[in-house]
Amino acid sequence: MESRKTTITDIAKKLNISKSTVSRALSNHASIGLRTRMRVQQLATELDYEPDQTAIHFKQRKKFLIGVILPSISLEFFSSIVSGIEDIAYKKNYTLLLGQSRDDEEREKKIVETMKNHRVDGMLISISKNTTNYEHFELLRKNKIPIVFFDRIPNMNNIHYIASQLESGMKEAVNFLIKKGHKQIALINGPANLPASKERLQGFENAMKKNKIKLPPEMVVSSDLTKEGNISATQQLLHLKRRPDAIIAFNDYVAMDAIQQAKKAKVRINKDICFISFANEAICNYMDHPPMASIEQFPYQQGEKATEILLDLLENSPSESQEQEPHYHNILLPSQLVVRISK
Amino acid sequence: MESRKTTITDIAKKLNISKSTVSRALSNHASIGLRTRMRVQQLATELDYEPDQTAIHFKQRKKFLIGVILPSISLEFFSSIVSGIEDIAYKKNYTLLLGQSRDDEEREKKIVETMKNHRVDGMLISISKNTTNYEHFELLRKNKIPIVFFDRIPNMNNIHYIASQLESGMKEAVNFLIKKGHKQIALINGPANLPASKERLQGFENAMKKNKIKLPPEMVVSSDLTKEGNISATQQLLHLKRRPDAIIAFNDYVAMDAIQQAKKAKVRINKDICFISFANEAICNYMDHPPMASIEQFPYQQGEKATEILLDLLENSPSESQEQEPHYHNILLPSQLVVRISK
DNA sequence: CTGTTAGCGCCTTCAC
DNA sequence: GTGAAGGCGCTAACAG
Repeated sequence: MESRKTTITDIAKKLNISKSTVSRALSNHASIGLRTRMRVQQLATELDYEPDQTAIHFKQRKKFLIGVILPSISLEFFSSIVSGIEDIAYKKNYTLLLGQSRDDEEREKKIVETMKNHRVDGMLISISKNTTNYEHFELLRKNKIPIVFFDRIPNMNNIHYIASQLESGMKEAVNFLIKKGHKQIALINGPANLPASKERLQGFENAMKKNKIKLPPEMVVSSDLTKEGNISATQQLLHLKRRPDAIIAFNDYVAMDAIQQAKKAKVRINKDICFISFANEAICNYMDHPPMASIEQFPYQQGEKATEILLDLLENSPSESQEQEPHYHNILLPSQLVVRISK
Repeated sequence: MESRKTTITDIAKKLNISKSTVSRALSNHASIGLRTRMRVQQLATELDYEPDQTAIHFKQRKKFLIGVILPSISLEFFSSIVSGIEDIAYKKNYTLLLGQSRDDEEREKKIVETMKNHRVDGMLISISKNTTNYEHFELLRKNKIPIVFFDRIPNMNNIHYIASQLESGMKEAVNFLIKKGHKQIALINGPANLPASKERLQGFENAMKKNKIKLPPEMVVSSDLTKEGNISATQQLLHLKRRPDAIIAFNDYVAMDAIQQAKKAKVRINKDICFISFANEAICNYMDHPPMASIEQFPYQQGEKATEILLDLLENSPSESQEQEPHYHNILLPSQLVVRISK
């Protein structure tokens, strides 16, 4: 038969009443006679009427869309975050627009642009590790689209963000190693421009200092987080004249590459050199020689919390209420050392 | 200053011309005088004008949104598919709405409903392994929202789909094992209701028959793909009086669980029992004892192809052109055995 | 070349 | 209780 979707106008015509009456009847408005309401609702179901959310959103300036941008979902860490985001968003009927930057600044900008044009209500962003220019984020600010940054946050003022408290986890890690008798502890860090790298380094240095352990500069190397970068960083450490007896890696993927290299060099994993890393990816449980411990960063919870903050922002800032005191959420979720191999 | 976004109406007023002229000038319509066009465009940039895609989409009945629903993005296989989808979609300016069903039929239905309300232009769906009722897909059909199913396809007629040609890969796997002298070949399959399981089984049986190898029924077990299911399926095989000397697993995750169990039982991996699986996940390369070979299913390409089909559908079916001959795309992408350990 | 008009589907005053 | 009218931002006939 016919095919166009039925609208309230259709219903109105068939019933010889006005659009507005239909609209009200459908939303159970109090001031509508029981009879008309019934007639309208019945015809509506008969005709398979479904409100066009698009039109409603258009009118109400509210899309129920959240834009999510992150480097990649192929890392378990990030896909867990997305799950956390999704679960909270769904409860409030928001849907996710997803974009992967692939650690490419240009791509990140393009995605931001697209999502802005789609008039998302708000955005959750974890920046690309190569992003140094922040004008696209400023653009969103100008457009009054709230952003909550997560995990990889830009070096900007006056932003909302949530990330892991890495210093505490790092401290636990160092203490753990020292208690086991290790003294030559090295760090394979990430790119220097990432705040996450700075935090790890700072936490590492502080923890070492607190334990009064000397930290020669060559014990800290860094990787761009590509496989090649991880390998070369590991080689640097392995070739040191005073080889480390413990290595803390930026995350589990770095650790896996490092362990693979160490094995090739006949190093006995977690005996000659003890490995610890960040993220606590489940996948490590399938390895014969996983890092001995990993610092759990609770990505799912981070995703949940980021979304809660964003939704709060969306629902409690009815335009320009109190311009004078914009409160910025800056949350650091505690991280926690999880020991995989206890012996 | 003020804050509302500038619209073409604003520009029109300031220039004392009509909205339509502005609209045309901005879209570089041929029939607009160079001067007015320049004036409009200049003022537009001055005022930071940006077209409201929402309004445009609303008017044009075109959202540039593709809904993607799949069980979970935490499996590398699926996240690769999403990347393939995204890359093709972005080239044509489509954005992705993402929803994970978590293998929950109710959740899948709710996501479908939400995305329908958002009036996505089309959908790409990989169904939950627990989905048995397909009315939500029929609903989409009624709403003229095209769907292309991928990987996990429902048992329905007249649908577009793309999946892996598993039989060929399975055949390669069996031949590979036989060439290596294995005769007791077992299969850990997935849930029976998944077409993907049926195909694997059929491919397995056929390949064995062609090689004239006896296949006792106890050599085929199945798992619900949870860790527990994988473990118990593996146990069944290990406890057989005639233990298999080769096991083909539903996918790499099943294989990893199986291998872990086998190790506990002191089985020498790929010596006492040789493992082969599906998916060829990169993560396996970090294992000391990965499956000897894996059947690559080219998820990224599958995502690309699915999206190409969908976009083709969206762009070449201007409403009801030729109702009589709706062509359904049914594509099976060849799979291919990849040997990880050659010795 | 440019202006006028008429919607897209819905909601929301403002009247009666 | 219900109808009429206006408008969200933009495009697209139809006129000049």
